[in-house]
Amino acid sequence: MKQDIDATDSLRAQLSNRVAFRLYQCANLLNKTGTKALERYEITTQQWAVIGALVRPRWEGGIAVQELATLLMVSRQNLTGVLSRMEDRGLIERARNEKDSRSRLIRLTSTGWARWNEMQGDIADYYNGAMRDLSNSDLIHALHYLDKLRENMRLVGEAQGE
Amino acid sequence: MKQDIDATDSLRAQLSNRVAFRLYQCANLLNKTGTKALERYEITTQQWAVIGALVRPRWEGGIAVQELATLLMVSRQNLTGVLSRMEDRGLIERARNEKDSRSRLIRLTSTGWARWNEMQGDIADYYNGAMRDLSNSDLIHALHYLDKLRENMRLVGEAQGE
DNA sequence: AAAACTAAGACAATATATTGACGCATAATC
DNA sequence: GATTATGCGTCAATATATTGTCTTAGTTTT
Repeated sequence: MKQDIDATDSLRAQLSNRVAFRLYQCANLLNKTGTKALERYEITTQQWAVIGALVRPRWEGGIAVQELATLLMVSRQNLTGVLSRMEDRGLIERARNEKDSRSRLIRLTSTGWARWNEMQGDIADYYNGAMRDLSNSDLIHALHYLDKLRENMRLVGEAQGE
Repeated sequence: MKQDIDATDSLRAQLSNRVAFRLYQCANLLNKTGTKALERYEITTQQWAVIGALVRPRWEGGIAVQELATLLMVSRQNLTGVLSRMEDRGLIERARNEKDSRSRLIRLTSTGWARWNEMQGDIADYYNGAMRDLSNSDLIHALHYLDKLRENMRLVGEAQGE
């Protein structure tokens, strides 16, 4: 029955469209409200993401530029600009990699660490606001769906890259 | 017991952080892969979002700039630039609002409609890739969480605006 | 009618974001 | 040792994104 198939396809298309549009709206809001929440520290959402990666125990010794770009899902050229701005302001440093001196290891400076610690209160407040009515269980479920979307889009991106 | 409270707070903070970071990654990927998927039509993710709003029956008669900016969750100044680029390429038009001639009604042109129809195949392919392993039920759940996050961040943004 | 408000465009400054191309230093391989 | 590949920085062009300020032209209120 063709009508049933069309109706099913149509529902699927509508759902997909709504999910994509919500994601788009959330992305815009995250950038806007996140940057505003840390306005006092003159840290943008992107810089926040960079610092958030660098404080992880795994990367405390430094992370290569290409690796960081892959983690954040942005281009190397874009990240270079963000890093330069952060380096100018003393938040990060580009250290030589002993194992491969072509590579630079991006690391938080002590100033960067201090800034990170200062921001914790406002970050906690922001999260409390943004995830106000979601239980831990809700967050775990949301995380699961976002993980799937991320992995799928990553694969789409890889396929496009050829 | 203070230790229990700390452990609970720590879990919550970790979950919040992971959700926010996934959202950030998904946002970057959506922009990158979405724009690439519609590369042939020279339509960016933002322009896609604009057209996607304008084709809705509700807005077929046109939508005011401020209203569109609120819907897309971007600033008016930013949207003006996007709209100008789209107007230059004949995709949209700015019509005078009869009820209030200060306001302009943004509408798709016939060229814009034609472009929209051309893109449908690639949009469907993109959605099939990005939401590959998610059932309709999954999409409905994901939508629910994204709705909550959007509404919460919108409220955070309103509070920040004062 | 005059004053206050509002919608939109325009412009500036800044920070992201993409791609593509080039150069330089180093690493790996033949 | 010569070639090839890699990691990063840089430059250019373009499209987003923010805020703030100014102007113009209407609308609303007083």
